[in-house]
This record gives sequence, structure tokens and C-alpha cells, in this order.
Amino acid sequence: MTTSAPTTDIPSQYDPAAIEQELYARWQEAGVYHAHAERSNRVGGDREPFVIVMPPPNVTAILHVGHGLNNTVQDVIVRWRRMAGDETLWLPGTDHAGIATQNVVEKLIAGEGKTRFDLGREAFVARTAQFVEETGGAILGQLRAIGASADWTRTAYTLSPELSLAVREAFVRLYERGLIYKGHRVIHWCPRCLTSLSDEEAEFEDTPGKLYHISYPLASDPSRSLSVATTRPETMLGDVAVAVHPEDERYRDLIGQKLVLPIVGIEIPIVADTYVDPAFGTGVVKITPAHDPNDFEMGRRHALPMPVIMTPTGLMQDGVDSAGRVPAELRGVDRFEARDTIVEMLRAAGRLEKVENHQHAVRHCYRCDTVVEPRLSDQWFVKMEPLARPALEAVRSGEVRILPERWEAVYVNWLEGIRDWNISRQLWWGHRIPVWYCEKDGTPHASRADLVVCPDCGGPVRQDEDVLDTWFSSWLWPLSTLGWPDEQALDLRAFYPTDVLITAPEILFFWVARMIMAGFAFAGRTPFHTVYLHGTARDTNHVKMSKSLGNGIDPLEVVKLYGADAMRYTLIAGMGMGADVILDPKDLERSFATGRNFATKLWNIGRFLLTNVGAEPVTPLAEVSDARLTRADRWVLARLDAAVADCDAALGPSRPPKGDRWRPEERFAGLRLNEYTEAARRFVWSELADWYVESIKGRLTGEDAADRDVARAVAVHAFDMALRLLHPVMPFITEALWQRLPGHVDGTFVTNAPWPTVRATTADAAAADFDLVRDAVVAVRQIRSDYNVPPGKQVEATLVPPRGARAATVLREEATLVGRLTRSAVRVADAAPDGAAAQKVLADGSEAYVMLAGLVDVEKECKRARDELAGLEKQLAGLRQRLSNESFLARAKPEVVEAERAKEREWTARGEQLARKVASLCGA
RNA sequence: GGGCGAAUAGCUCAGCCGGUUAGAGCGCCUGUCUUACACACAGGAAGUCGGGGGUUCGAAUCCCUCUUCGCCCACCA
Repeated sequence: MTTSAPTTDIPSQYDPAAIEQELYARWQEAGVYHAHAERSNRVGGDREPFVIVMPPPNVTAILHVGHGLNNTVQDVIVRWRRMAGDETLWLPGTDHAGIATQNVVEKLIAGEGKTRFDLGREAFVARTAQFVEETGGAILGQLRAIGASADWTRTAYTLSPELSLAVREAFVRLYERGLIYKGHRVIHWCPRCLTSLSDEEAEFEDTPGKLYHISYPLASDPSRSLSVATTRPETMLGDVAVAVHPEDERYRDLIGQKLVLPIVGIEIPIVADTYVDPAFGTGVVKITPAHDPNDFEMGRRHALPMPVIMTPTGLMQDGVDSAGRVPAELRGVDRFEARDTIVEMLRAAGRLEKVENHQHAVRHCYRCDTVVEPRLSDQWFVKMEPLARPALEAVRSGEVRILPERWEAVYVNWLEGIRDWNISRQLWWGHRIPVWYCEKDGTPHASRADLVVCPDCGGPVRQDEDVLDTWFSSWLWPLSTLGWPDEQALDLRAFYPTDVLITAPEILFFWVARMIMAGFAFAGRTPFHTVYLHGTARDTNHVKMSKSLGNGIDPLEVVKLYGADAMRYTLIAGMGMGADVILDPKDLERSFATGRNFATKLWNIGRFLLTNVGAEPVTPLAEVSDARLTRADRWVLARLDAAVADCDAALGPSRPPKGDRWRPEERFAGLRLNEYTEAARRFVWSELADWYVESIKGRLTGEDAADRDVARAVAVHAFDMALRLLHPVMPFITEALWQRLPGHVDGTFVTNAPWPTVRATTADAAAADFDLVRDAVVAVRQIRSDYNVPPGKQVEATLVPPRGARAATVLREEATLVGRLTRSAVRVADAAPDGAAAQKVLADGSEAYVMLAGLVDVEKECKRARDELAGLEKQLAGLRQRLSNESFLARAKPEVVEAERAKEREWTARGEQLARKVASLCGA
């Protein structure tokens, strides 16, 4: 006996829970995910830096499947580059999330019966900071459970002192460049959050509504009236005019006349404005400048007053310039209730002409979904057009690419029509606007340092009450987290610009586009060269998973049930470029079976190989003479090379050519994580496990010690490389197995092991020969299965290679192996055996016969052969037609033609075999 | 209203810069506890590649059109 006693202790059951936490702790302890700035070749080191900044989750968030997806994608890419030898930094952090966090804390104190106004600004901010301190950032801990290999020593927070410094610097610079200004206009206002919102934060939602037609009587002749159409009758209290198109024949003569505003009873003019579309509604538009952005513009054009008739909370109330417009019974009434009341009042007064159903887009607050109220107010804006220009050019020129490609058009379209960005929020949680007003004359002063006195007159100042939009700190993320505005910061010099930005398309405008603008505005360069937009996790009805809808999947639950690797593999394998991932929250087992099964498979391959290979030293493959390699060895090494090449091709180039833009042919290539995963899986399962491992079972325990060592060397090498290929997707299980490889050096990790490369040897005829062996095995198995031969039963199989062919040698030499894999006694002969035998024809024209005394159903075999032949002839006919077509021969690529010719030869040989078979089986 | 995308096996999806007999996972059928794995192994069934038209020697792949879904953008009250 030469068997080596199993010295490797491998649990028979793969138990992720038992290994994951411990492995993560060991990685952490070894500091393998800490990036060393000094190693970056930008500061004199010898490594190419590779950097991803993590989209910071809200500081109060808890992990959901969207985070799981996003961070898994990032982790796969980061781990790949780390193994490929880059100095890799994945920079994590959280976002203070102004409105979102403030809402959470407001709800919290509401439970105590208080509002933020009861507490006062200072106390409320302190309370929120304390809340964040205590419960915030939990999500970063949760990310470790899914294997995120971020550099936690660099964890950032948008409201930290360092990042706040960056925010202030950015604000003041833009202010000094004249790109930040205070504007008086109608903005989106959330009556629940009590703050203004940017255009992006006020999301459209198609809502069924009504179009009310109201008649406004002429002041000079109450018997005549104009019919005005509106979806928001309550705003009529703030009407200051009605507008018609100047060319509209119907109303031309009325321009300049006055109407009586129903309910309010005041006179308002009829003005002409080209904004009005004569074809829509009645062609008459009421103008409510303080409560509609378009009306505001018209109001400005016609120098109209702008009465405010609503409170910030959305209650009807006289405000600025609105003396007595709101009737007593409507004061303090909610805007939607007021709508109904006003409709009733109009109806009672005979002023309501008709009501139509009308579908229209209504803006809602992206944080609390309240219907947004247009509101006239003073806000700070960023002038975007100058910032957008370089950001637009960067994508157009290929300096920055967006994957999938189609999002580039969306990006360009948005930037081309960009509008100024309202950055002030009437909140308390956030970066306070660094502007101080002189108490004496109100002159604003933007300042990097807090001002105590007016720089002009030395008098007292007061700071602007508002805070900045959360995204005003996020857009600096790639800069601020690396130390900007300190231009000499080592991290900034070593790691900026970063490489890939990975996020969901939802925040392309909120965040991605603005980061690119900030990169150019503050550092003169793009913050990253690739934007990778991944899909969304949806349920089986294709509804986006969300906690509020109850159709979400808790990643930690999945980790607990099947392990992080199973979850990661399932997500990555199921996600085509930019495609959504569909999962069934009601059936986690089925949803994640793919990953769980593969993890178990991998574990078992390892268990078998490691126990059978034993712990004695294994010869490095490089030291094994080529001559000693068997066909199976050569084949599996060739398949490994193909797998590595496929993985590399799927992952693509990691960065554009040095100092250059993306080349057109590479611009939209790479980062096909599902293809990479599939290539690795196919090698591991369908090739390594199904064929190679099966084929060497005899050798590992065989008598030939030298051959055993060759098999051990090849097996360990192939498995080692397989583990490396899979590590980015399945970090835990691969590490656990890799640590057990014979000869493993303590303190080394697969997570740091070099990424596999394709061996120099390429085409290997011996490797191709093994395919013939596989073919023969399959053929014999098929015959056995067709005839229901019990798997345990030994039968006699005969292989008949074409005369004089190389196949003869191959099959003769591998007959034992074919026999072992098919549980048959295999011999190779020159002719078909006598007696009843079932036959299959192999791809190269070889034939496989299985002797089945008393079992062969001649009729069945005959029909089978006839069908097979008919199918083949049909294919062959098409092939021959193609080959006799002159256009084809003239135009098709030579290699295509040659491939078709080879195919024809093969098929013809097979056809002849089949024809003989038919003849012998079916009789003359 | 403008722009974009998708429609391929029962389900979820690859393939699509035209050229093997269109693939994978899950599910399904048959058999098997073959000394790593039943979360497995072996074999198998299953697709007129959404409909119609066109270009081409050749179309799942390119063009047009229709249908159905989805996404993004948008100041028609």
C-alpha cells in the first residue's frame, strides 16, 4: 500500500459560520487590506495604485441587499486588483445624510412628544451627533460579514472635522470664483421636512389628478368670462394675472383688460406671454408667481406682485404681499383640504365649469415622499454650466467611461441641460453654510474660518442659518477622503485620481456627475476613469426590493444560512452588465442555491484532493518534466490556461493606457463579472472536478510513485490556481482551502497570492487527445443509460478508431481509464464486435460499441441510428451548400471557411459510419 | 412629450462588433448512496431566439415596423 494517511484535517461539511469570522479577523490582523501610500508609483514606490472609494452609506443605514450587491461588486474588483499586484485601496466611510438622519432623530424625539424646535438648534444637533455616535456606522461592521476588504484604518465620515474642512474650502473657492450665488426664486419645498430641495431631490411621480376649468369674469362686463384650466385650484388665491398667447385670436382683444379673481374678489390683468400653449386646456393660464416656477418667470417678465398664500408647512395663510387674499374659512387649512373646499366654493358660486381627469407628473420629496410645494424663497445656488463643461468633455473624449455604455448618453443629456444647483437646506443637521452677514448692512462674507466680526466694518456678524445639501459634501468624496484640500497630503498624491466608481444608476446625477465636476473644479482632473453602474435587486415581480415594501432580503440572514461566499457568488453570477438581479425573498433557499451548491462543491473538491494528495511536499509544477505529464495532465493544464484567459478577458483592462484616454476598442470592455465567474466555475466544476479529478483517482493511490507525484503536482497546481481565480468572488472558502494546501507557508494568504497567468505553452495536441477520451467515455455511458444497464454492472465495450488514425494510439493507451470511468471492460479493436452491440459514433469518426447480449433492441437501435443519420445529413447538406456557395468562399474569413471544411470532413466520416450502422441494424 | 433599454428553455438570465448542431443555473424526467460531494453523479426532455418586413451567400446577432414591459429625462397650466 502506498496510500498516504490523510494528514489534513478537513471537516466533511462545509460550515461557513465556523470559518468566516475567524478568517476575517486573521486578514485584519495581518493588515492585508491596509494600503501603503508610499508604495504607489506616483510617490516613488514601485506599484501601480488601484483605488475605489466606497459610496458612503447613510450613517444610520443598516445593511440591505442593495448595499450587499454594491459592495460585493466593489470587493470582487478590489480583490482582483490586489492579487494582480496593484497597491490597492478600498476606502470606506459613511455619509451624514442630512435630511435622512435629521428625519430619523426627529421621529425619535417625537416619541418623547417633542419637536426639534422644542429642543432648539444646538441641543438638536448635539442629540443627533450623539445618536450617530452611538448607533451610526453599524453598517460598516456589517460589511465585514460579507467579506468587504476595505481599508478600515481610513474610514471617513462626511461630517468629520477633516471632511468639513474640505466642504468649506470648496464652498469658499466657488464663491470666490463667482460660481455660488444667492437666488430669489421659486424652488422645491418639502412641507414636511421644512426645507428646500434640489431638482434631483424632488422626484417626479405620475399621479392621476384633475384639471379644473374655472371661469374668471371680466371686470368690465361680468357677463363675459375667461375659462382658466388648472390642476391646483387652491393656488388661485395667489393669482396675480392670467396669461394668453399673444397670437391667440380668441383672446387677442382682451389683452390688457382686467378679470375679477373669484373668491378673492380682486381685479387681475390679462397679459400676453409666449409661454402659453394655445392648444392646451383653454389656452388661458393663471399666474401664481409665488407658487409655481413658470408663473414666477412670467411674473418677473410682467413685473407682477408675488403674494405668498401658504405657510412653510403647507397651510393656507396670507404671507408676504398677500393682505387678505386667503378667506377666513380657509386660513390654517391644509393645502389639499383647501383644494376641495375651494372647488366647492367655486361650484357654489357657479364658477366651476368642468372637471376633467388628468394624469400628470407631481414632484415628491425623495426622503419622505410628501408632495413638494413650489415656494418662493432665497436660496444658495451653484452655477453649474462652467462646472459641467469639463465633466461633459471628459466622458465625450473617453477620459472617463461609463459602463454599461448606454448610460453615457443619459449622462451627456443631463449635463447638456444642466440647471443651477440649490445647495441650501433649511435643516440643522449638516455643514452650516460658511457665510456671515454684517449686522449693519447685511453684506455676506464667505469665509474658511469662522467670522466673529465683519471684515469690512469690524461690526457684529451672524452666520447663515442654513446648512448645505448633503451632496455638497459627497461630491468631494474622492478628494476629501484622501486629504484634500491639503495638496501635499500623501494619500492624495499617491491615490488621486482613483480608478473605478461603482454604484447604482439612481445616483448618477446626484453624485457621480457632480463628483466628476468637483474633480475638475478642485483638482483639475477627473476623480476616476471608470464608472460602473450595476443593476438593482428586485423580487420575482421585478419590483425593487425595499424594506418598506417588505420584499427585501437581509444579506446577513443569507450569510447566516448559506455563508457570505454563497451570497456573493449568486449575486455576481446572476448579474449581467447593468442588469438587475432577480431574487425571490420568499424562497431564499432556491434563490441562493447556485452559490451554496457551488461552495459545497468546491469544498468537497478540496476535501478529496487534500486528503488524497497528503501533506508530504509536492513538487512544484515547474520542476515536473513535460515528458512525464499524461494526457489528462496536459489537458487540465490547457483548460486552466483557457480559464485564466477567459477570466482575464471578462475582467478586461483595469485602467486606460498610462496618461491617456480609453482606447475605443477597450472603452466598453471588461468588468463582466458574471462572465469571469462563469469561466472560473466551468473550469472548477465541469473540467477539474468532473474529468481531471475523476481521471486521476487511480493514480493518486496507485503503485507508480513517480506518476503519483506528477498527478499530485498537477492537481495541487490546478487547484491552487482555481482557488486564486475564485478568491475575489468567494474569499472565505478559497482562503480556508488554500491555507490547507500542502506546503502552505504560515502567514501567507490567497488574498495576497499572485493572480494566475497563462503558461507559456499553448497548443498541445496531447491535451486535445484527451477530448477523444472524454468522447469515448460519454458514448459508452450513453449506451449504458439508453439500455438501462445498472451502473454497477460490468459490460464489455469495444472502441473502433478509424483506420490508421492517431485515435487508435490514444484510445489504446487510455482504454483502462475509459473503462474505469464507465465501469466497463474496454478493448480497442479494428472492427465492430460480433453479436448484438449498441453503437455510438464519436466526433472524430471513431465508434464505440457496447456488447449487450440479449439486451440490444435492434429495432430501437435502428430507429435511433436512422434519426441520428437523418439529423446529421440535414446539417451536412446545409454545410455543403455553404461550402459550394461562391459568395461564401469569396467573402467569408479564411479561418471560417477552413473551420467549415474541417467540419465537413468530420461529419462526412461520421455519416459514413452511421450509414454502415443503419445498414447493419436495419437490414437490407 | 422626448430619450434609452429589454423581450432567447417552465423560471432567472448569458450569447448579439453576422459564420460550430443557440448555452448556464434553478426546476423537470430516468437511474444511482460509483471509497469528495444526493447542496452530488450519470443520462435525458424542453427553445418557430416577442410578431411582421428588409439587408446578406448566411441573422438570435444588423436595419425598419408593430406589440408588451421597464428605465431616465421633461416648466404644458
